[in-house]
Amino acid sequence: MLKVTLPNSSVLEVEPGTTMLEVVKKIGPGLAKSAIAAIYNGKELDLSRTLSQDGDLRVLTHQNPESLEIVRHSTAHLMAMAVTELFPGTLLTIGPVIENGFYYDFDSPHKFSPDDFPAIEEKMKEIAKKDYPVERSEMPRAEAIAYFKDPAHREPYKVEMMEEWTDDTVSFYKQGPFSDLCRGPHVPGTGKLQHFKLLSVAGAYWRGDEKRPMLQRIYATAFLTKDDLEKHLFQLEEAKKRDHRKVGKELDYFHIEEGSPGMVFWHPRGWRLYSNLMSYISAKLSRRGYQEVRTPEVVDKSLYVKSGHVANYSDLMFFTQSENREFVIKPMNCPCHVEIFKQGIKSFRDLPIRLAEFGKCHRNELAGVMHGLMRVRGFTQDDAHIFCTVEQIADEVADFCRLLQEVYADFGFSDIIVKLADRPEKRVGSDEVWTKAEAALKEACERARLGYIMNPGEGAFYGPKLEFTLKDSLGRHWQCGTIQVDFNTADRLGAEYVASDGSKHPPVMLHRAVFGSLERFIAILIENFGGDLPLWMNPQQVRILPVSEKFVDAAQELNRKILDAGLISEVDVRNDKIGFKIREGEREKVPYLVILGDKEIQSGKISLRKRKTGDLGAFSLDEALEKFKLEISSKGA
RNA sequence: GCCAACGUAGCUCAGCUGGUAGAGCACCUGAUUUGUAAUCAGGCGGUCGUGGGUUCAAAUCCUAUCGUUGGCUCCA
Repeated sequence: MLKVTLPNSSVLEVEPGTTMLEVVKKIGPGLAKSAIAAIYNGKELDLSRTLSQDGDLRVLTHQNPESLEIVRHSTAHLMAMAVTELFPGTLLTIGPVIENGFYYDFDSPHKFSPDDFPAIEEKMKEIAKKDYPVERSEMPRAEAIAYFKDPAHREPYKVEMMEEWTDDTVSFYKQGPFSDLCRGPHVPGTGKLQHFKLLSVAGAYWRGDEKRPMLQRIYATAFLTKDDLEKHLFQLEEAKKRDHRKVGKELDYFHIEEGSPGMVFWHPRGWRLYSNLMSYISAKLSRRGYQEVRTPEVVDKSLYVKSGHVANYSDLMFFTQSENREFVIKPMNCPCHVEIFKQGIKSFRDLPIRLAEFGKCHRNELAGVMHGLMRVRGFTQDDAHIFCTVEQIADEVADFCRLLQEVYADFGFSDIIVKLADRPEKRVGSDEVWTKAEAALKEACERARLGYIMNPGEGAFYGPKLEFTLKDSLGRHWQCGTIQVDFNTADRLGAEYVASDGSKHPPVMLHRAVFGSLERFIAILIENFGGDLPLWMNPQQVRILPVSEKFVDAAQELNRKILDAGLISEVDVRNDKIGFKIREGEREKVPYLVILGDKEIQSGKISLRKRKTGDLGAFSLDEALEKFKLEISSKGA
């Protein structure tokens, strides 16, 4: 007899060969009914699996978070079954669980579109209703390969995967007439799959390789309860309302026009936000020993030939020519900063030299990658290059990490993903120096108490890097801050410093940016705040609403006083009712509205209204200004 | 660049299977002089992304192209 220990420490004795489900039935028929899978000795297993040794058993129901992944994976199979029934000739590939849902990649003669979703969902419900048992079976790998090579059940993608595996046997999951190669585990029957929704179709290369066939991917999601599903769908809708492209248009921040894709036209308000961010960073940098510079945007091509960028990136660069000379539109600032470094002779005593620039760069990005302000062709980096010695790397990186944390905290970002990308296969520089640089990055993260994950082999060819990723409203990841160690560029462009023994060496360069690009960072800001930017960075701060035309003059006078105090203020002079002006002010997300009418003129006070909060009551002008200044200096929202 | 969908007034969108373009908001004019999320009335406004084709007739069908969206690949 086998001993099965339950979470409450009670022990059940069962015959070897008993299935999980039978054990669960012994615990209770209700539990057996709601069971989705089991965890036996720490391993997630199907309820149909048999027991062969003693162990700890935990039953998963729709109340356990671990069940979600199983249900999603089973729903992926359900979707694949529905799709193959509705669209014969569709070949199966893979259908993994991802954050918030799952997808399945198909190779099908049918072109899927969202119009197909209702039919597929209907079919899925139909199959679920039949409550097919989901049965696991094993087969020798060679036999499975032969089976799927047979024209009668041809699945070339499955064959390809199996041919690369080394296991002797492979497992299958069968539900009704449908079976798929899979490791499992799965729900015991399709009846458990009820709360799902197909979301979108997209092309995706087989194995993520652009040289392989383009498959059709259907994204979908599934939840354990109807409530959870509805909540998620509602959140998706809400997130779309925060989209920076939508909010940016509504708030009149910027536009991008068809004629120059990926190039931003900043409107007065958007540009004010942009300048606010630059001033903010400038102040931080000057306190940390950076020196701001400015370099050309049109540069002789030879500089970028020497740096190696033309050889590697000419497809993605803009070129121009004039008077028989070829120029590049600057795609990155580093070579220009090296040119500044090279002026005069630099001693080791001068290092580190930190050159910063709000450098406008242009890259001719592939048409399909543009995305609002997140990915553009013309952008400005809050760039800086630190020229230093190998020994100085760790200190400089640690200082940068502190700066970045300070800045991200000011903007209220706590959900930051830090990745350390280490040596790629193709690289320059000795392994010894790489090891030093990677260790310096790790040390800096530890000193700054930054938890990081490894991104193996993803460093630049010239050195390892840290990447700081933020999320947009839909949870998509965007790299913002970065610091990259570079052993190559200075040497390549002939930059040197004189060491203490009189010998000359190329300095190490650290490429670093806190925002990444102003454009992307603004997009993230807009989405994270849903357009309700904190007062300190908001391009609109105060709007005065005269109750009627009679009070416009008084409003103008008040406006001048508020402007004199250094705030951004304006008057809504339109001949409309106060309710309408308030509505407009709220809609345009103005942080503070000032209502000015007879009552205020009489009392000598002003009425304040805070966005999304409502009427705050009467304040003297001085009190109001004090309140604004306090909110600005505390960087409150 | 690749796959799919989409592109109608300044904005948001309607326009079924081809019959010659419509609403709300915005804007302009007039009336109203307004008290914490929409005052009323009138008016202006579009060669339906662009080029080509089919047809007696195209916003609608076909085709090419540009752009956008969702992904994939890429991101010095």
